[in-house]
Amino acid sequence: MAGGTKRLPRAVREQQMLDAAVKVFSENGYREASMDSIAAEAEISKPMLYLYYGSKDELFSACIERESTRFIEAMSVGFDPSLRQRDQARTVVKEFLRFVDEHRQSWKVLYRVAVGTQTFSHFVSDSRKRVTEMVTELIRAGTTVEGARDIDFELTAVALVGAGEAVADRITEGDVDLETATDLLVGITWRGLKGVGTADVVGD
Amino acid sequence: MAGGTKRLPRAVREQQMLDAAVKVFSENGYREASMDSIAAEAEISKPMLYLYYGSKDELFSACIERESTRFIEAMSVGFDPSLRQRDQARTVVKEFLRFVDEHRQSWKVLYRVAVGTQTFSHFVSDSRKRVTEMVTELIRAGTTVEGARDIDFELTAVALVGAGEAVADRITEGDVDLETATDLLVGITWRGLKGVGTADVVGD
Amino acid sequence: MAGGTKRLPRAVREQQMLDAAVKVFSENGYREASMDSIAAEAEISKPMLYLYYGSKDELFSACIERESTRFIEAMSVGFDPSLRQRDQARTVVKEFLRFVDEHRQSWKVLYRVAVGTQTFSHFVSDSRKRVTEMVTELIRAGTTVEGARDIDFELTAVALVGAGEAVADRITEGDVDLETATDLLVGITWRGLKGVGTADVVGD
Amino acid sequence: MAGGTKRLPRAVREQQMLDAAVKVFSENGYREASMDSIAAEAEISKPMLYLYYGSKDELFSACIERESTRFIEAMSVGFDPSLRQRDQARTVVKEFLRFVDEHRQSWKVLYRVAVGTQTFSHFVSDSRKRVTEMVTELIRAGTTVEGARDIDFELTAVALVGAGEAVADRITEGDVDLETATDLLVGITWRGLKGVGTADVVGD
DNA sequence: CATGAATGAGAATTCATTCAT
DNA sequence: GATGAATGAATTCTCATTCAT
Repeated sequence: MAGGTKRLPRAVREQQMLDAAVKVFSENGYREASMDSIAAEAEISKPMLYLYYGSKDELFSACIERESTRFIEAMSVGFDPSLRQRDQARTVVKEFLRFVDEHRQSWKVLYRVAVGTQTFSHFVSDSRKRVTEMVTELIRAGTTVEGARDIDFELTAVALVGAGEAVADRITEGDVDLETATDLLVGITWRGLKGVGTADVVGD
Repeated sequence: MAGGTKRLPRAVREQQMLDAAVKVFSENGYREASMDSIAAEAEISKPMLYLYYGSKDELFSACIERESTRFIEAMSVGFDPSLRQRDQARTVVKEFLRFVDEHRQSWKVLYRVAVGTQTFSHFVSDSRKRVTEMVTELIRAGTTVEGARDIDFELTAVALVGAGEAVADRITEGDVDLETATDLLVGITWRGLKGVGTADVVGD
Repeated sequence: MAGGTKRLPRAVREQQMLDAAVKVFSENGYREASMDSIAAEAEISKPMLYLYYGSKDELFSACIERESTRFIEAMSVGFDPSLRQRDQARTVVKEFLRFVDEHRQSWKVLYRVAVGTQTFSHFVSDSRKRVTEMVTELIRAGTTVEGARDIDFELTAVALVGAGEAVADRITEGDVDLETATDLLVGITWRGLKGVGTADVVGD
Repeated sequence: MAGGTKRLPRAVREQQMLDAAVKVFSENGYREASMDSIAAEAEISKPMLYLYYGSKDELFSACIERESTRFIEAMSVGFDPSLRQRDQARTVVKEFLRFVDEHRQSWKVLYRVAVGTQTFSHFVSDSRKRVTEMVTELIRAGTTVEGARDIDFELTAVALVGAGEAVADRITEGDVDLETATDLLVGITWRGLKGVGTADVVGD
């Protein structure tokens, strides 16, 4: 029972494999990660990998699915309709950064590995598009400025999402205080909200 | 018989090959791009690639070098010390976005492909770090807010750079007006400048 | 469909591969032997070769190791300290020639192929040096002639070893009686012993 | 006229190329020597090599031919029918070793490189066979021992030739006095003559 | 259920050899 | 006559994938 070929229930095995796969994929990239190394990391045989997941593509797909589900679930914690808009934004941003901080591999495999593949990049861009749309609506709702066009809202959202991803990357790299990063991102976002459509009027 | 097997002077062939390589690398990623397909794209034989560039690594390296030189040169056009700080920022951002718009492959190969490799990612991160440092200094210089810490400046810069990259990506994807995107980015940057260190005090 | 794609235990396959490799290497030389042809000879696929031996170099290395072990073991049969010096010499020479006769490929791969490589020639020269040193000592011990210098002993040994190798080659080529060849070699050796240092005095 | 593309008479060019080829072949072996490196060594272009020699095989062939001619010519210096048999043997052996000493590349390319090829090894074995036959006749002529069979003479010659080659190798490797080596080889040869057919009767 | 054994297909790289100028 | 430019044909090596046990 200690170190042999344990016979584990399917669900446990599956997670074990995905854990290994996410680790190896996130550290090496899709192409560089070999099924051999994943099997080794999971301490099972390659045929098991194929039995459970069919192919490298499908295994990667399963990784993406699990990680993005986790991601979304983590985010949903932040949604509290009773909060004022700004507090809600802050909570979401904080949950986002906390997730990245606590699940660096998830972040990497989703936003830095999948994004670089031909087959799965659409997954990330889709998800990114959804987030951007949400942010777009947030901005639109929080802005009263006249003369703002759709594209202004959308691009602002794109920029803010990009800012968030960059800060997220910075968090995976070293010791950045979550609170500080959150304040910063929310600050920019908030100020971003106010400026839409007036970019070159506001200012000095 | 089809495309013309001419004898071209070395310099010309070199550019031809790099053109093909940048195209294929930018569309497929480093690993996914085969020397075969690059040779086919350049309408030459594989040995030529090796004769001129030695290895896939070196070919990719040459791509990166050429594209980043082009990039830097394009940027330098924007520097005009006689301009006010804000106008200068606007010019640089505009040149940046113009470059991305006109050289989508350069942008992709540098910021979306090289970044995903083990061997060349440092190239991008180094370059990104330099830009971020510049932006950090810019922000520091343009801010009078009390109580801002180093990390505040740095993270703000990181966020702004991230925003810029996201907008750049958006530009490669579809028809976004450069002027609009520039205004937006400059607007956020400018407002960003003012908010450092006061993130959660400023506001409604 | 033709030769039987059986699943063999590792140890068996290893020998099968080495058999094929030794055959192909000994017949074609190191560079001329392709992994393809070795795989074909072994009736397995190329990846097996790499799975078991990692690289062409290592495969060749394994050949050398196995064959030289066999060689040394065969030689050690001949050592019988209870025999008089000359009888011992005779036994060793006989075992040597018998080995060459019965393992022509071993002889070729060791002394005619490995010797021609940049990477493995040292292996043969080292082994040859050891044998030569042994013979040198043998000669020194068996000689009472005055005035012999170290270089005389050493060169004599070199010559005798060379004679042995030449006779060995002759044996691999055609039907030479082992007994005859042994007598001859021992005869020369024995007379060699007596002549050291007196080369141009002895004689007619 | 100092460093450019001199237009040299054919004969000079040919020698220049062969010099380079012999050097590169002798240092690297047949397969390891590339036409590129030979052309570089000869300071001419590859097409010239092909113009003059047609193919790598033919170039190597030309090397062998030139070197073996030189070898034979050097040997023939030693033949002086007016000398006593033994003095003649001594002269030949000396010339042989002197040649090897002064033309190490010739020796290597002939006896250590060509011998390792499939295509040219026969050249060496043929030449070796001729020398061996000569030595066989020498021995036969110089021996009065009863009961010696053809195979005894032949094998003795084979052994002596092998001894000679081994000593030659030793000479290419380091500082061995030619006189010493000659004495030694002649000594063994001479004593070899006396022992033919009586190998196991002679002795202690 | 589990896996050691095996491979087809393709990728990078090298080299002898040949044109077009 | 001489060469820079170019390539066809191998060769080594890797990897996702699949059976036989």
